Amino acid sequence: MMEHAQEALFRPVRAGNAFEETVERLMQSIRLGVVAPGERLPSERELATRLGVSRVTVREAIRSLQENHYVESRRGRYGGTFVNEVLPKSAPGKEFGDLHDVLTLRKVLETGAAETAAGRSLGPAERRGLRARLEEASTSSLVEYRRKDSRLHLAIAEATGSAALTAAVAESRMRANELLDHIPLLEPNLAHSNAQHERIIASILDGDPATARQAMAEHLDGTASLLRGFLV
Amino acid sequence: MMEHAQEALFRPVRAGNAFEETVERLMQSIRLGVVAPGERLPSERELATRLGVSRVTVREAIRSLQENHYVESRRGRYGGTFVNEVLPKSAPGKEFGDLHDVLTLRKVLETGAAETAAGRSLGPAERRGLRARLEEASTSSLVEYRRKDSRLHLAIAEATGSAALTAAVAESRMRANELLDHIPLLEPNLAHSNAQHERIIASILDGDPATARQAMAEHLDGTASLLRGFLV
DNA sequence: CGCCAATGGCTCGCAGACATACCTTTGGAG
DNA sequence: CTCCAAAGGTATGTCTGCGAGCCATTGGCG
Repeated sequence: MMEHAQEALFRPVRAGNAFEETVERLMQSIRLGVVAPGERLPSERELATRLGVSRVTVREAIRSLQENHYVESRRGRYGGTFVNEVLPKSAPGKEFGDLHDVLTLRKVLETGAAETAAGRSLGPAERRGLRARLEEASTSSLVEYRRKDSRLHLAIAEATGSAALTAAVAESRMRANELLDHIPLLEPNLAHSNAQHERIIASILDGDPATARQAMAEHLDGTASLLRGFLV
Repeated sequence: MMEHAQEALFRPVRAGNAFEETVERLMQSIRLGVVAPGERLPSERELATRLGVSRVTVREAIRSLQENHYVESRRGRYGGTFVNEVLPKSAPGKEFGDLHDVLTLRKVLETGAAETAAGRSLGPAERRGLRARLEEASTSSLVEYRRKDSRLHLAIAEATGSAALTAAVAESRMRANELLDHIPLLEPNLAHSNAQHERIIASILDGDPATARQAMAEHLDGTASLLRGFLV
């Protein structure tokens, strides 16, 4: 029997209980900026359906987010659960043991996504979306940057047309952000990042897969070495 | 709110119930050749611990595999659950709707894995392992080929040193194999495949990331176009 | 030959999650 | 001004899955 591949195949079948996984997902949608501050989450009933979980569980998860001041709920028609304008700082993080793991997977997924997106013929809506995210990120303030950055990277993943790849990128990005939250974000880094973003998006819109991949690789290597420097 | 990224983030939190997911994992370990025919699965108690699931659930999953003639169990010390020498043909498959999805993610993950593996300095054990899997695949019979092929590709993923990447490759490969089981496997394809394997492994062992990536890409494109041809 | 460790086989009670139904609040439409 | 659709809030009975313990079987070791 292959001894090592077992570790991958016989890993736990579920990361946590339904409640924890639901909290995690809602958290991700907020932290990655998919639902921005001030905006409304889908209704409890809709979330229950889409997440494949009972409404009770969704409500418990939302209550947990309320208690941590991520969201507030309002009743009545046109009510709902809204993301707070001011979000709490992320809890002091977990282990850094899987730093290599996280960064390796992230690089593989995101360089692959950039290359794939550049190799497709994108529709006008997709092209507009990419440009809009780029604009958002480049004009973002320091505090919003991580969220806008994630939105841009997610948009690139979406442009591959593969839902599975998008999901994998979201997951990987969330794990990377947990680490990134522990290192300072500086103006010069941000400016550099924006320049790289522009090059990535330009290559994708130009349909130049090789350049897109390389630009994304350089972009990721930047934050990777920042991380390695701060966390070692 | 980003409308499309929601589809990734608000997807179902769990693919199925604990039983189904456990069956899926055990199936994978057999179909991907991680536990070969004649070999023994880990004990029920060990599987329960590693899969993070109760022993009752593990037993139900194993019983399901027994009823489908994948495994047989023997009691007593030095007993256990053993993979049958003759495995049933896979059940007639599901939908091909996500063909693009599967192939896109597979290509991203596996070309990335090959490149990453080639960029690392591998230990003697890893190098031996890769050569052994290559040899196994190249001398394999038609009926065993898919399993040996998967073992080789998994070994490449393992050589990246990232457990998360290995797990992702295993998952993606399983999905791809479900599709591949519906198209014929021909001698010429097999010979061609073996030649490509040799080039991939050689580049990895030589520490040539660019060539490793390109060789893997060509290899995957081969089966991808086969698939697209047969399934459209 | 007898012991015993490790395996599969089995049962029962509890906690988590679910489906369903109903209640309460709210603000726009008619 | 009234109605009502859509949202959050609440309650209940059911079922899945889990933990824990015990039984039955087997083959090597002393």
